[in-house]
Amino acid sequence: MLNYSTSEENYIKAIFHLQKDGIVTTNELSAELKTKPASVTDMMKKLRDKKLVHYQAYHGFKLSNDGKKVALLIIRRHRLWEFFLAEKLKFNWDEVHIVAEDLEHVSNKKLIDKLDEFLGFPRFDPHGDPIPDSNGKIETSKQVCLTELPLNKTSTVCHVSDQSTEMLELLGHKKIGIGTKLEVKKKFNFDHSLEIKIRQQAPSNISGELAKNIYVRYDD
Amino acid sequence: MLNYSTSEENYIKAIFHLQKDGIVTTNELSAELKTKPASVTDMMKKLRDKKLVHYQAYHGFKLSNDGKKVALLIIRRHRLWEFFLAEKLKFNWDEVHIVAEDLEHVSNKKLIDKLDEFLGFPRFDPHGDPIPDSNGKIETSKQVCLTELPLNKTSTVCHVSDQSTEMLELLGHKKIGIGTKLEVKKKFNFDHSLEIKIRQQAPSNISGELAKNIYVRYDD
DNA sequence: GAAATATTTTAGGTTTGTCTAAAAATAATT
DNA sequence: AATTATTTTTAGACAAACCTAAAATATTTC
Repeated sequence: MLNYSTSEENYIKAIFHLQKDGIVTTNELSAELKTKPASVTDMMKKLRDKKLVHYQAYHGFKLSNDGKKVALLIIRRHRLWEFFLAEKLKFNWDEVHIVAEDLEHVSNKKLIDKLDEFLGFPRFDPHGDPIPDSNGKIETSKQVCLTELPLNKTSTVCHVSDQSTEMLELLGHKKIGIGTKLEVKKKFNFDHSLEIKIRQQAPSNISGELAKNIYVRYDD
Repeated sequence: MLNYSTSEENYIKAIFHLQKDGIVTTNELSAELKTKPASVTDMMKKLRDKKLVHYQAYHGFKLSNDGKKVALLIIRRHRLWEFFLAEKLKFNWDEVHIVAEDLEHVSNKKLIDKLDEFLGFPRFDPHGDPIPDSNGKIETSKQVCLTELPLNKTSTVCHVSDQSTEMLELLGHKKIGIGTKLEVKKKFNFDHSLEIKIRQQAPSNISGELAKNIYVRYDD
């Protein structure tokens, strides 16, 4: 895999995030990256010459297959560093993004693969987004709020949106953490509380307030 | 502390390494950085305007006090990452430098201070070079080979140059590692073996072969 | 479907960091 | 001390990545 400049990588990543299977426009991308539309046009010509985007003047652009591969590698680096910062260096989960924006551009494959191993091959970053593996393969299942999980569907906790000590204390007491497998057994409309089941534990109850802050992913 | 570009940082660091209390010349620096002398002149004007070097045309340059502070911060980042790579990611000690060359330019103070804490405030990098603290203060004592250590001088092991499993096995058996405090009691000219003393242990003997690979620093 | 509006591209300029080739200053040699 | 050699600086150019202002194309509206 070739090497790209920090700027090129930022453009590729931004296109990836913007293209929800449609086409990305010059203004969208310039807004996302806080550059002027003219700069976007310049870069698109360059990325088109490198065969990373499909681009025709005045008709927007989208990543080529090669471009997507590059994007997934950058996202892999970003999310692994985010995990490292939160898990090992004890950054708050809302501080990690900005630091990872810089670290993600250090593109040494061995570094990233060894970091991955050191972290225990985590599958989700601190925001609950999936981390691509070393081949660029990424988990596609969507995360949902615990309040929206259908009954009796096994799922895995991937993110908690409030990280206050009070919240963490409560989660600790209920033995719920990132990676915990659980399913919802009953929903009570009166107070929106839930009855949940964690395997090898007795069923327990969770307030609607707490459930709102817990995000899970369906197990396969 | 202001922010400097990767290029500026590389120049500052290179000057720091070249100026063993003398003056650095244009050709020396261009050789070190693999750029042309003309590029060095350009950058020296820029660093002079930023008051990081003292520079007069045709008469070489050296870092100002501010320049030295910046250099020590960069070296701090470099050596902490080297330590991380060797200690946590299990890179060989001779592979860490090249990767740290990239990581050192991510200049987020909180990141580096938290990394330092995570690593347990290490004082030396895997090459045995001292790591400046968060104020830029650096250990000045020079490392010497165990074979050159004067008798009865207390010292601390800071580096082993051979990291083969055989070597590490032997060191483990003799209870010698980075940070071990020891002194040399006798030197035998016949086979260059040494008698050493580690506090709270019985005196033991070390072959000349082994001693050649152990580096120590005088205790204050 | 023509006019008005919005979007995108082109043309040309700036900064950073590099280069080459020529000129200037310093150092070495006879 | 004058000439030669070396080192350093200047002058001008280039690529990357950005910019502004004007021109070209698309889209919307009446």
